[in-house]
Amino acid sequence: MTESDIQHLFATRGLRCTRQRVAIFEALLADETHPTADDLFRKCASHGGAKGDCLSLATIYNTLEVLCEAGLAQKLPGAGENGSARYDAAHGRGHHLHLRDHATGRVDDVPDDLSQRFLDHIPPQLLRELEEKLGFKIAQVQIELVGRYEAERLQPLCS
Amino acid sequence: MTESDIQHLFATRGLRCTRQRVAIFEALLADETHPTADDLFRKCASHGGAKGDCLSLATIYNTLEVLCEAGLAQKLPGAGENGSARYDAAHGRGHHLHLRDHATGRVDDVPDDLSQRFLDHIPPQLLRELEEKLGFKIAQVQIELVGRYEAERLQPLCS
DNA sequence: TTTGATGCAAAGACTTTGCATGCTT
DNA sequence: AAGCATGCAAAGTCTTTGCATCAAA
Repeated sequence: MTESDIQHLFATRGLRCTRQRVAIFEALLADETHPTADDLFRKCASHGGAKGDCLSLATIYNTLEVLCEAGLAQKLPGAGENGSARYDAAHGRGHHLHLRDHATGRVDDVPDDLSQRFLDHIPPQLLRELEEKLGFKIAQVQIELVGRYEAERLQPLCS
Repeated sequence: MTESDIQHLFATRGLRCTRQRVAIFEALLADETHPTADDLFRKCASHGGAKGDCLSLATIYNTLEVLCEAGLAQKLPGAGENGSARYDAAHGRGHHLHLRDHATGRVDDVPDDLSQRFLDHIPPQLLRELEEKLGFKIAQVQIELVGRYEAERLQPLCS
């Protein structure tokens, strides 16, 4: 996604396009590991003076909230489990499962194909029945596989 | 579950049986709404001087950690989403789904029968395949239905 | 130019920790 | 009697907020 794509995307949602917001959003898009606010802070800040990057942690939090409201990012349920909240760029991808490493709190995506096969097993009518019986409007089904990586392989697929 | 059951249960796990721990565990068992540490604090403290209840919030946290380690309770993934962490007595019940109200952060259980029907649709072999492909040992599948209660009905089933 | 975003620092919410005291075993 | 749990308060994290300044539209 180019910078002008982002610019346009922000415009669409009525968001001002600042250097900081672009940097944060790019970092979020690029990071497969569902960064915490602090991860993003270090990443954005470390770009050096090149792009004149200079931002505060407060701005990270503010921006993330704005992005979430605009539907461009999402705060993962399960955040704060092991410390800080984790965020995910809503790549427009379909729903996918998450892998949560019990030890580190790190969250990775389950690859789309596997996620899809998993989700395909959920009958929509069961969800509808559930909504009706419980008087609850389901906006999102979040599935998390909690466990831990086997010794040698600490990266998921993107090794 | 009687108090002596609890006493025995604690003994089994090598936990000291103090008035505070019993009170906290009872409160956790009785509460269907996945209380926060603070919820439990108020509940236990409010029993008045009757049982000589007198405990501190720190004790709640310490005890919850002990109970979780002993497998008698669990910290819900998704805790901290809307403020404080939420806890669940592991009633020995099977896995069940959770309903998370987006507005309040409140978490309820999906009734066992519906949870079971949901979980029945997940082929174990798919989980095994996932473990193999990703090099990840799955300890727990957490499923959360995020959304909100319809206007009138603010309690789930246990109305 | 107007409006809203940023940075900084301070406040706030939730949780953990250290140490003396008390209770369970 | 011995050892662990408790209470209290203080410290620690993570996150949010207020206000002056600065940049985007």
